[in-house]
Amino acid sequence: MKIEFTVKDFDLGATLMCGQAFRWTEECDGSYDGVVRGAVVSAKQDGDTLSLDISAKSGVAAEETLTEDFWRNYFALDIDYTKLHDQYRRNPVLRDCVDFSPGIRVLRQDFYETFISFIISQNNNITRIRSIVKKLSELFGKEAGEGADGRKLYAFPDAESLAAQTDDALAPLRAGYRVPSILGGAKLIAGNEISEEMFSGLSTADARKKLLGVYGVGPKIADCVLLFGLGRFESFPIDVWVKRAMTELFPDGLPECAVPTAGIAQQYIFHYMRTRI
DNA sequence: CTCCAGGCATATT
DNA sequence: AATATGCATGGA
Repeated sequence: MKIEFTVKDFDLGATLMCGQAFRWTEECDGSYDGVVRGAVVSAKQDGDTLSLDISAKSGVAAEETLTEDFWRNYFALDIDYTKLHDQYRRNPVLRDCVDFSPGIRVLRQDFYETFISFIISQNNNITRIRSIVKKLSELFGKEAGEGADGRKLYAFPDAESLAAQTDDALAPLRAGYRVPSILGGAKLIAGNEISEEMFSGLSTADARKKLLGVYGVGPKIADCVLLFGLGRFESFPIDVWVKRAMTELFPDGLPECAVPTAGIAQQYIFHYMRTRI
């Protein structure tokens, strides 16, 4: 099924490749193939038109992946980024971030997948995070369809399937010391000790505390899960975000040609600025 | 070879 | 409360 959106303040490539999502790949024709909630998606931007071609295999893909509302929500197309940018520009660092890559949007991704993916991200680089998540899906996820190159794509494994695995079974991931945290996280989800619903009634501060109680989840991962997997944008006070952006990400100023890095910074900034709307 | 990558748990001060 | 260290892995 095909869906088209008219978009503004939107850069598909920057949004998908800046390090917030790990299951999209760029194809030679400029489109992007991804697996989202079990659905295989081909996305392409042509000016202000975003075209999606969704292949939702029955029994694998979530039903809602065939609705326009789902994708509007996923790509955060309901949010007025023009208005946000006006606010970002009040701060010199944020202004540079916005100007560098003004089309990045914070995606609304699946909580559980985000939770596990960012556990994998610990002391790791984006390329390898991608490869581990991909391998994890190939080994334990359901076949979801085919990508542009004809290779099979797999859904992120459900928590039950992942929780049933052993350290040895995860060895092919080459995930190193993260394996116990991955399995531990999956078991928490599978055993319903942690679920997205549990967070809905919590303040962001309490949600953060809950996440920090999980083995393998520290402040950085908790923030990423809050931001990308739980739609929270106010977990930190403003001064902390600005300080992070400036000291951790740009110790020597904004880099000239590092879209991923700028993307991360912008995500931090987005998080910080949204507390002010 | 060393250093680092979207950190964290743990021990030590 | 702050700071130091080890950790699997693979690419630069």
